[in-house]
Amino acid sequence: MIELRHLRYFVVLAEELHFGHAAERLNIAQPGLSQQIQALEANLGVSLLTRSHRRVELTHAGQMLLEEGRRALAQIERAENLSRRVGSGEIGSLNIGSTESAAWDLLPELIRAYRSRYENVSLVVREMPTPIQVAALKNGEIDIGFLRTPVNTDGLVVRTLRQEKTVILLPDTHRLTKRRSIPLRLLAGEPLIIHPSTPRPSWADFMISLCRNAGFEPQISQEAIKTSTAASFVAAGLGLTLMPESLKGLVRTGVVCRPIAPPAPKTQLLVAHRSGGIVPPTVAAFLGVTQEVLQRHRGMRTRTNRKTR
Amino acid sequence: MIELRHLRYFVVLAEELHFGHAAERLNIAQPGLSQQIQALEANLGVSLLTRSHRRVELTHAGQMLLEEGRRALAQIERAENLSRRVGSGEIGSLNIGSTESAAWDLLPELIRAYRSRYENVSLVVREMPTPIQVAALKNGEIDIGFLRTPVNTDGLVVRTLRQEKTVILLPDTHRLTKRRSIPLRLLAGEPLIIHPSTPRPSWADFMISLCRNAGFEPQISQEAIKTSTAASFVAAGLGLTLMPESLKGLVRTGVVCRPIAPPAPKTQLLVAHRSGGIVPPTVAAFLGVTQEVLQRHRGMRTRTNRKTR
DNA sequence: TAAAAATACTCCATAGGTATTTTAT
DNA sequence: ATAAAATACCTATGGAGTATTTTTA
Repeated sequence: MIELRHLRYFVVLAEELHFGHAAERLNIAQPGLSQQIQALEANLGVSLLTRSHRRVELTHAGQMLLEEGRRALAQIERAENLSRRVGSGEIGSLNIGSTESAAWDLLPELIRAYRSRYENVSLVVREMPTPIQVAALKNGEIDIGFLRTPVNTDGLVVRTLRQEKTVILLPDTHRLTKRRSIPLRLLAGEPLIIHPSTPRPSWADFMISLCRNAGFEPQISQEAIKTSTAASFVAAGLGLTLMPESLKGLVRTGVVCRPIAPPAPKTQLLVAHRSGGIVPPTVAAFLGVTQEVLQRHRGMRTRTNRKTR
Repeated sequence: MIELRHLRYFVVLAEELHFGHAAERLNIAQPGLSQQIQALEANLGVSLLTRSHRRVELTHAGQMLLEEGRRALAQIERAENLSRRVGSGEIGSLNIGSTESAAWDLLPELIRAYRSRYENVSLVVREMPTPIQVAALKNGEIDIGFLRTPVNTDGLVVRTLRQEKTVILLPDTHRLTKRRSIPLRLLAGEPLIIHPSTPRPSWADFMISLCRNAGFEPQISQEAIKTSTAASFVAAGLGLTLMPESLKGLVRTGVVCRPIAPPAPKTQLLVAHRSGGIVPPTVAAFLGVTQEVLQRHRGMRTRTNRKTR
């Protein structure tokens, strides 16, 4: 059976046209080279070189093998390199799912940081609600999900990126805007704008459970798929809504944002990927970058806090 | 160092996704396969498979190696095949030189026979005088030459294809046409049409030496490069000329052909190739075909002779 | 005679075998 | 408990080394 060793030796010999010199370049002794080339010729059933003891020359078959063998060696090298690079996460593909809230402020920065280091990974980001992401993660549609509690994390590896308060969004004409912070129970009887409640568990479930914990049954006035739509509905006076604090950036005119009176309910922004089996290298690399960016953020926040204290 | 064995094993394993079955297909025991795959992974520094003890799956790197590795193996096979086919003369190239006389009747048949068997050899035939062919053979311009004595065969391997009589071509108005055969000495004083005399030795030299042997100095009237031109000159009454018997097919109106009275001088049609080094497979194959065709001819002639006797 | 490849012979690295253990279901 | 891969260990093929011979210019 022909082996790469034979080809490697033959190519060098064809370049040197001298068994001694070629053997030297290959860091082996000359007789070994002679034997391996003979074995190659026997395998092919073809004479590759004319040995005139003063001059080694390639036969036509040898010229052909040199040409095609070089290509084969190059292809082997290509296979090695690509595998290694895929293995290291340098190349590959990565499908990311993200909730509206994560896509708003954190994800762009993460993607920028990742892209700058892994420019050969084909990256696709799709915005999808948390429960859809869970299904997409499980069926391989996405590799990484940015999602928000509440979520069923069975079969997923999850890491908390950030914990934030839930805030109340209300029309600027609302009587409660006079308060700096609003206890949840005061929302009893107020019309609430929620997201569709399927699939579960969703942000809608979270809002409803918060109200129930505060002692009243929420009165649902409207459903809105996107948080920005919900904000518009609030501006239109159709009701109030709750959202994670980090989304207050999309608050528009006619809408005000008030914290919930302590103890303010918290929500968590999570990053998740499939558990079981090995972590694909592109995923591992992305998580690494996420980690770094987060630590940079923490450092900055700490420093800022110190200053303002 | 990665070897073809590793790739071959890996490809089969990737197809079977089961060490035991793959080992069976490879005609080795399972532990050996485990080791070789581990060695491959160590070489690449990459995990290629997830071994869950119930299910073997390819990692992304493994998928890449499967794809590219298959290509590499195919390229190796291609290199092997092409080399073997070049080695056997099945493919390659062949440049043939031929004198006008050989090109006239023998070569077309040879080429037809060769082409039918070796259809993937690129064949180029060039008509050139004997001494030019000798030079062309030596510098590699042509691989096989069909030439005619007299010729200096140093550094060439030569085989006689046919021995034939030299005949006299003369205008049909010539007084000597009354004879059935003409002794050479009767050409004393007649104007002779010859080929250019360089490079030597040439057919011109042969004609001149024949005359001198017959006891007279030839009187050269005209030089003609091609034998057919010489025939035209004869028709025009510019003189006589000598040519190999096999060329009498190109005798035209106004020209008659007479044998030289015994002992008729002979000329040989030869096939030649370079000596030293190995014989390129295409050359060997062509010579083989030549041999066969010649033997078929001999057989036919013998049979014909028997009948007519 | 000298330079270079082939041959003879030896050694040991390792591919691959058998037996066994580990691991996950 | 079972199936499957990994591990341990052993054997033997053959790759590669040293020494020598053969070959031809």
